[in-house]
Amino acid sequence: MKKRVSIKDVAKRADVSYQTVSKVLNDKAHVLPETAERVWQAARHLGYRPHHNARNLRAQRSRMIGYSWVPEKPNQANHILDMFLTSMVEVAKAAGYHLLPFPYREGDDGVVGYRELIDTGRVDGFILSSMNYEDPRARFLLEQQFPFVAFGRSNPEMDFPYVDVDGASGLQLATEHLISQGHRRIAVLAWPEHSRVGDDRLQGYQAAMNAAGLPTDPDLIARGENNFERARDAAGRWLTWDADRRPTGIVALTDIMAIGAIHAGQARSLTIGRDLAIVGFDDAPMAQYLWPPLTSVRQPTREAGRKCVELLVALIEGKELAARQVLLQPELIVRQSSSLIK
Amino acid sequence: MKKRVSIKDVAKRADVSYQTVSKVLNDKAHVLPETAERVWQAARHLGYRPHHNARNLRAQRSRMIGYSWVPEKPNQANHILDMFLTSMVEVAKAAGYHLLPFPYREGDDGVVGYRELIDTGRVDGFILSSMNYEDPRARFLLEQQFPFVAFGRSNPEMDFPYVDVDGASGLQLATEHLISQGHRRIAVLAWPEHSRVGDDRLQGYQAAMNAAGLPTDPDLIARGENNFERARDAAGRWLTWDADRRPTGIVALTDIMAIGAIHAGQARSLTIGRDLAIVGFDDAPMAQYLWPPLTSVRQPTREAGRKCVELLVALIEGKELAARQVLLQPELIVRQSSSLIK
DNA sequence: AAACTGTAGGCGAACGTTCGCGCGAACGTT
DNA sequence: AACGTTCGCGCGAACGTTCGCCTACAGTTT
Repeated sequence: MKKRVSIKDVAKRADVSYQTVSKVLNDKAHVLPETAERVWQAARHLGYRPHHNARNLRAQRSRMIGYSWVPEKPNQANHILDMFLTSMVEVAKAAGYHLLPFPYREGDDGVVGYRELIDTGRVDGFILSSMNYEDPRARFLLEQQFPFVAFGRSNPEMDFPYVDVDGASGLQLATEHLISQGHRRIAVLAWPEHSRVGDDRLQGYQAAMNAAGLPTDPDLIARGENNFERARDAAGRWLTWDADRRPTGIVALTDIMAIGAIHAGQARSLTIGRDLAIVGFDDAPMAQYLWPPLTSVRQPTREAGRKCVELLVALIEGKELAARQVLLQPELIVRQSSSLIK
Repeated sequence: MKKRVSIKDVAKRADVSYQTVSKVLNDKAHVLPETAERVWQAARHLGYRPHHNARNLRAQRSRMIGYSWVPEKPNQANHILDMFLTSMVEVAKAAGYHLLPFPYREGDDGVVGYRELIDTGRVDGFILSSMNYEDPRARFLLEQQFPFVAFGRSNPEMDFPYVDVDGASGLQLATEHLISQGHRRIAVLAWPEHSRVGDDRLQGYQAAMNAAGLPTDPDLIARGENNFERARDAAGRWLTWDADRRPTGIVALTDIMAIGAIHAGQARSLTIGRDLAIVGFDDAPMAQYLWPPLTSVRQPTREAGRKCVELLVALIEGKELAARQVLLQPELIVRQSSSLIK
């Protein structure tokens, strides 16, 4: 392992003081072009790279962004993480920052991990994902006045910069799509109450129904855990109804639940897409290989990652933000589970 | 934002020199128990945390581990990343390290990203994943004699510490499972040549066939790209064969390809699991919700992450390694795509 | 009483930077 | 010729640590 080359080595070679090297390399201060060139050549020749720890110690910053997310349970994929992380790292790198990922297990150590990272000077700011109402991390960081950006929203009265995908709009697209296919009785597989994301998405369903002048029958809204079995059973119950009451379309708040509904329909020998139209949310990569391929709402993941980092960097560096809060529009990917046209 | 509390603040409060505080807190050097207690109390009272940048600058290390992986294409999920990352971060944290993730796009900047991280003192070691033959990253790091651990293997003659999942063993399990279900003509959906992982897995298929005294017909080995369409078409071709030649079981090197095979079978109205048995590899979370649920080989992801970090930390700190190379055994998850018993 | 031993804790230096002050030289102005 | 300005660059200090050496004092031995 070779020895690092420091600013002093460059100085020796260029025959100037090491402080002058610093100035030249950061092009501060007036220096003769000829001296500057000598320094640059020496630096290039020795392959000099500034030592980040030293630079950051001096500058009292870390150029690190803490990224906190809640890991999924083992049998549920987080298919977003790869792309989200990649996108954040790339944008951060371009701005001279690196990412420090740390998983956040609920009830774990609460907020002490954050305090630790702040107090030890590890990070200059945070990006939080997996947000919900009353998020303790957001509360803590607001109180500490420490820079952060959330991917997702929390209580309306908590005012902080965020990036979010408009889930209401996503479910509205999904519902409108079914309506445009001629469906009138549309059910929704929703989440339990007290979920920020769940409420948001559900609201989009209701907006679309209202806009089309369709009644929103409370019996057509099934709230419950976000898993396959629960959704399958709830959908199965709807399908036992008489033909004149039974929903012909189902929108689900997630793909997993949509798949539950597909199974319920197939168990009753319905042809999905014709007898029963189903739309999911998330556009999991495997959704396209299901039978039938699943219509789903896709989030602009790369864009979200980019925006989070851009906002945070601006915040850290005290620049003006064009917008403190960004709402991105999702996209509906139509496949055969909701339409036979294809 | 409150001001950081440094060792000097503690010193002032405990009425000793700041160097003594350092000694007490790292408990080396003889100090009166009474003085030590005074220092500890002051530190606790002020909420002192050592500043990592300063500490690391002094110690000439970063306590950071670079983690490099190749991001998946947009429509292919990396369902492993979440768990793998979480597991690494947690183990690293326990050992006093943090993770620095950086995606590696092939042909991108080649190896300069690594040089950069080394030269700027950002990391003490690397964990590489997405390995293949002739891996340029491994070559470079070996040449630099910089500590690293690979998740996956490369050429046999390149000697470096690695953790890998025994893919051969995985495919052997899969193949043996089909044999035990009474299948005799078993086909395999493999990858193109020159893939370390692909060769490894394929070898397991052959080993199982040989061990059972079954012939390995070259026509039953379809090499090609790892995607749905290619696998579906290849499987479709087998299914046009006469009943006495046609394979009754198919093992695939990945779940995506297994799904392709399922579609091919269903397109010919075969009942998967009875008329045609199919086994995948990876155990993607959605695989269980396919119809029929997919039998697949599951990798011990958490364990792999743990081992990688343990090895690397030992390497960095110059400790003795129990084993420089670790091969973990995968597990076969039997579902209905390969067996009607369930 | 001088010399030795041991202990508590202070002090200076160093890790690799950046930053602002200030000095000397060259040049221009009165 | 004396003075002011500008320019180029060196110098000291600081960021928060750790480390090894040094000192002062007390107790013990000769």
